[in-house]
Amino acid sequence: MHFNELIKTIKGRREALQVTQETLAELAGVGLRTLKQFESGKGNPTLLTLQKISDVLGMEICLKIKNYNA
Amino acid sequence: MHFNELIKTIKGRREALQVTQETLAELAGVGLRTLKQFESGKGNPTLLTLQKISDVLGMEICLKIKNYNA
DNA sequence: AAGTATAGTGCAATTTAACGCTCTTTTTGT
DNA sequence: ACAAAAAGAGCGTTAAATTGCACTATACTT
Repeated sequence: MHFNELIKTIKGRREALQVTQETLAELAGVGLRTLKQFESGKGNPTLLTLQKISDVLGMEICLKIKNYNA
Repeated sequence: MHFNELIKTIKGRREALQVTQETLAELAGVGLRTLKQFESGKGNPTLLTLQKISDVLGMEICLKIKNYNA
């Protein structure tokens, strides 16, 4: 997944769960500013930050071999 | 994947490809120090850094729903 | 249309990742 | 066992992420 896809995935998932940025930031323990920047494509979060956010959304970061279906 | 799993995945993949940290760092365009710190569990890389490393190893970062098999 | 909730931005301070250099430790090959 | 290669760690500098606060813009509701 490219950067934009990761963003869209997080944002989409948050919206699907009907959680506001504010709530998600609080639950994840990251600054609201940080989340806003990430979702608006202006950020380059640390792995830890992304992990905390993903976790609250019931998601996890994984690494997979590319082109497994090509 | 937890932090340690991500590290193990990267490191394991690099070793499977028989690439040294030095070569990987160069190919990925990240500092050798940065890669060393990450692989030794002392780092918290940015998403971009992890992405560059993964990319060279033929891997990609993805987000998936947790507990899909529980 | 007005009002409220939610999202995005500018600014500035603090923390920390990224990085190179040097050195030590560990692993690998002969 | 020795030598060479690779990995890990200390130290200091630079660049960037994190964060809060205040403000603006957009979306949503009545």
